[in-house]
Amino acid sequence: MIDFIELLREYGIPPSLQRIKILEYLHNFKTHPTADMIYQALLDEMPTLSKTTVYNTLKTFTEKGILVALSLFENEVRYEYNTDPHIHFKCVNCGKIYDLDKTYDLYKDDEIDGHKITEHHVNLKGICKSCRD
Amino acid sequence: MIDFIELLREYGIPPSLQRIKILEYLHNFKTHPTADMIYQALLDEMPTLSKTTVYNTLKTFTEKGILVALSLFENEVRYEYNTDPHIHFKCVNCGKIYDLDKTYDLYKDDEIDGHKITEHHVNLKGICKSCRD
DNA sequence: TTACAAATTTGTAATCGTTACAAATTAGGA
DNA sequence: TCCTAATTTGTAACGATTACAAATTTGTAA
Repeated sequence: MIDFIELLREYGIPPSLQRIKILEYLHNFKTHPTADMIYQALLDEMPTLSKTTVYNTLKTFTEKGILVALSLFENEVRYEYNTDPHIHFKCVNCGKIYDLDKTYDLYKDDEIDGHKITEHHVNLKGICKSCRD
Repeated sequence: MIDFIELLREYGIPPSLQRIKILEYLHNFKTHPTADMIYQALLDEMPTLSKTTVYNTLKTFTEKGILVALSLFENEVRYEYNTDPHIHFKCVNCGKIYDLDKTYDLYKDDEIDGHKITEHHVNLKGICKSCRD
């Protein structure tokens, strides 16, 4: 059982109920949700939750490095718990996003052609195993 | 001098003045523009151009494979002429997008963990050479 | 060339994700 | 407890994109 309050403090974020619940959701459901998905999921439990709070919180979390924001092919941002390097695969048929734990040479470099690299994203697209069968 | 009319026909797209001009722009200025940038750039020459036409045309081009749509970190789609595999680097300081002609092992696979890959995007982010100097 | 149907373009309104902002609420320290 | 700062909330605004129907243009057949 993770102590989310302590985790928030480690990242320099004063804990609040909203922040704890949002972090908990991201941690328990690793589904790369959008801000709206998180909002909808928490609404039952927190009927007065504001969508602005979700956006503010996700922004704070991303700035502090507790989350990573993803641009996976569509024009909506998705979020995931910041974890070991991995790449993403999105199925064009069912829409599901898979985490693949492949690492490439890419991750070994922190500089290419004189450019200093601070972030790298590898996004694949195609038909997933389930949809092919 | 490229025959854009012929190029459109090769991709099964009936040519029109708007389509020719948009394709010409994408081909001549490899700046990964947004739909709006293309619209603004062509407005002088084509004062009655509609933004809807730009969007429709970009959608057609992307579907037919003459262009590639990119999601480069922000929530706006950028377009580029479909060309040899390459990766993208965006400078967080000046905002410029660089094409890097690095190819990784990634490009050799067309299947990972049973998933069939049809598209792959490698997006890097950091401080570019000019901004570091 | 003319006529006409089909394709394309246009302009407006609507939609969706996100952000700005100010008021209301809550939390933490003197 | 009181007071200030931080957080949350709700509403309105914004920017990118899409829906849609009317207007225009095109290609083709008579």
